[in-house]
Amino acid sequence: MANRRASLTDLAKALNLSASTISRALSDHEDVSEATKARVRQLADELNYQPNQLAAALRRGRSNTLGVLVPHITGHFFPQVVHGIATEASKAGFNVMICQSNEDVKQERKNIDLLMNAQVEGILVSLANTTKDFSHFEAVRKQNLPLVFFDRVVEDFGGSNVSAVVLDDYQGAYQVVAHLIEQGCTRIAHFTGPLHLNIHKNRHQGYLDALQAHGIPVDERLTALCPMNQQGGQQAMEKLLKLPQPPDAIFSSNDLAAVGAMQTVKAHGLRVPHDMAIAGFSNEVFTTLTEPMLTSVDQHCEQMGKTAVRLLQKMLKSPAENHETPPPIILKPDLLVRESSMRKQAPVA
Amino acid sequence: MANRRASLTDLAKALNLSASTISRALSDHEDVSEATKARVRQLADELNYQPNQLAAALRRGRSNTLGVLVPHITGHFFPQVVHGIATEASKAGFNVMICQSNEDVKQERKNIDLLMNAQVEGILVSLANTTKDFSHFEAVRKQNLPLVFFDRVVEDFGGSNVSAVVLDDYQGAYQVVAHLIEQGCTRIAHFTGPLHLNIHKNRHQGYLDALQAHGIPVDERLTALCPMNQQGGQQAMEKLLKLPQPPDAIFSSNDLAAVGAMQTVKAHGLRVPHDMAIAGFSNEVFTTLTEPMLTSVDQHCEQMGKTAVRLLQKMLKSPAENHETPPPIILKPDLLVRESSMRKQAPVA
DNA sequence: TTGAAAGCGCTAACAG
DNA sequence: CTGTTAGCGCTTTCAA
Repeated sequence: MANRRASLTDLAKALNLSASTISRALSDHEDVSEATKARVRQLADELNYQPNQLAAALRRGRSNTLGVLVPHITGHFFPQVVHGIATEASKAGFNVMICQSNEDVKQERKNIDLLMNAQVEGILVSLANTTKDFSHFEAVRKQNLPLVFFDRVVEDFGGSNVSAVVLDDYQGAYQVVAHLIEQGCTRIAHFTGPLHLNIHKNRHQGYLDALQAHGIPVDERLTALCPMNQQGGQQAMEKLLKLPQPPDAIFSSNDLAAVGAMQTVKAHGLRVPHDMAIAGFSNEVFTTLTEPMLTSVDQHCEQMGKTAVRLLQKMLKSPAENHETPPPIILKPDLLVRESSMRKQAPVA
Repeated sequence: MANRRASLTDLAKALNLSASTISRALSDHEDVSEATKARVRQLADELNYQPNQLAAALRRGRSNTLGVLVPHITGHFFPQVVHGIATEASKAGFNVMICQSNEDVKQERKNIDLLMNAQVEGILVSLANTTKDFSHFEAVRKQNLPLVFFDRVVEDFGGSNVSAVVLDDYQGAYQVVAHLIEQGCTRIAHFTGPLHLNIHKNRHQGYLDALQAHGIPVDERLTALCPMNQQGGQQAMEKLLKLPQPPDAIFSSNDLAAVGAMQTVKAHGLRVPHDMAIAGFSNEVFTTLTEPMLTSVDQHCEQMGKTAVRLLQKMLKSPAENHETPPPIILKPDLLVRESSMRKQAPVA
């Protein structure tokens, strides 16, 4: 049971060579004779030699690891983004260390520390939805450690090695609402999450602006701040249906709440999209499984992850110190019109 | 722009102390005076000192990191399990390094190497569905590195520091089929993925045994090996409907294919569950969003992740060397009966 | 083409 | 209570 791992020095002794030569041979350094390389490689194979990255990283001052901090790895969006990140990082030869804040600032703080201690070469973060104070990112900035926010970002967080990748939430929301208006809807309600988060703020603004641009008055009673899940959608819908003038369309800032609304609407014997057009946001898997299928906005999650990693790498490569902040990258959303909002073309009973 | 990180030695110099004292002070070692601790902590704070885990890990010979290798971080199951793993690992003070095999043995091999090089203290793996040769795990075993397979496991992979966490797929499948039979179904079809994977093999066996136990003859034409997605389910269903004696129930080894089947059935003007009862496997989010809602089997994904980590920790703690292989842990599935299979109680038109 | 020496930043005997 | 010493395993000058 050979428990201890073979080390460079072990190989060196066995072959009567120095550690340096072994090291060079294994990294295929040019000025080591082919003969020696062959011997080294063979023995390394036999002994199942595994280079100790920790030691190499310490020596080189480069860990080859990226840190990722997300609110959680559940649902549709984050796993998808993480998948993109992991894929792109691996392509670039980086390992990925993943932490979850569980939507809790304290854990976010702790994990940022953790990642820095782990000597990651860059950090990718999506904020917890309770984070309103950003001091914990100051340490990252001071270290000049490349930092990329994605999706849930700190706006106006300047600095030489900080940037962001976001979806154009405003644009996405605007498109949805404009589409609903085109379909003849005039009382469009909006389900939204907490407005201090950029994503919700921007989606809400897109909603408001689209209404105004089309000369539709904004009715505050039609904006429902609710938990963005199935139940939240159901309850919000119930309330709206009791209004003297109920809405004729719902734009929900996420799909789950939209489905909740859809269920409630149907339970009341109303038809979607006839009596109530419904649109969500995120293009979750189940949007094509509901009846009618749910109109939504695709966020290109995986793309976002990949883009974030590429942005990070760009910073890593550039002269580092005092260069300009790379401008944030804004991904374009895709409106996917499905049955739940199609009143004109192919209304589904 | 303080770019270089402060090190222990820096603190030591600044305070006229030795590195060891600083180290002890920071780890709250008992025999350092409170006064000194206070001074050290204060300076550490001021300088924003971040202990270098790499160095500590190298010195200690313990990286405090767990390696995770999954086929991919998409869909419902794996993100959920990874979430469980990350949560439990974090609770135990471990970092988590995540890799994806993309269902490709070559990447699986490479990533196992990667994780070993990163000096992880244990590895959690779910196999790529193309993996039929397991030699790459020999290196792990030789190193006596704790290894826990989950969900997609190598059966009969003995060794002192290897174990597994799986769902009782057989049991789950058996329950589903027994339930369908109780509902009066007699020609039950099965959608399955590749049978060399333990999960599919076991689910299929559960299907077969449940039929036999209830005296229902097995008709091979009713077993459909198909891609386990929406389209695969649709196509398989189309074929089955063309049979001289089409089935009156579908048990699909995953939910997506089940939904595909459901759509096809409805498109043919048939009613679920009346004309065709349908049940899936995995209890994905969307099972409560379809109409009718889909009967499925819950796999306790998050629980699986947590259990796997706990099992790993157990190995880590135990005398290590020659102790017995911990027996695999078999999680009990939960059958969740919903409308799509309820013919008797509350048939939904 | 190879080796010797130094050191990355930390911890852990051991010694005072 | 604090310091000295040594070394984890590797890379990288510099010298031969």
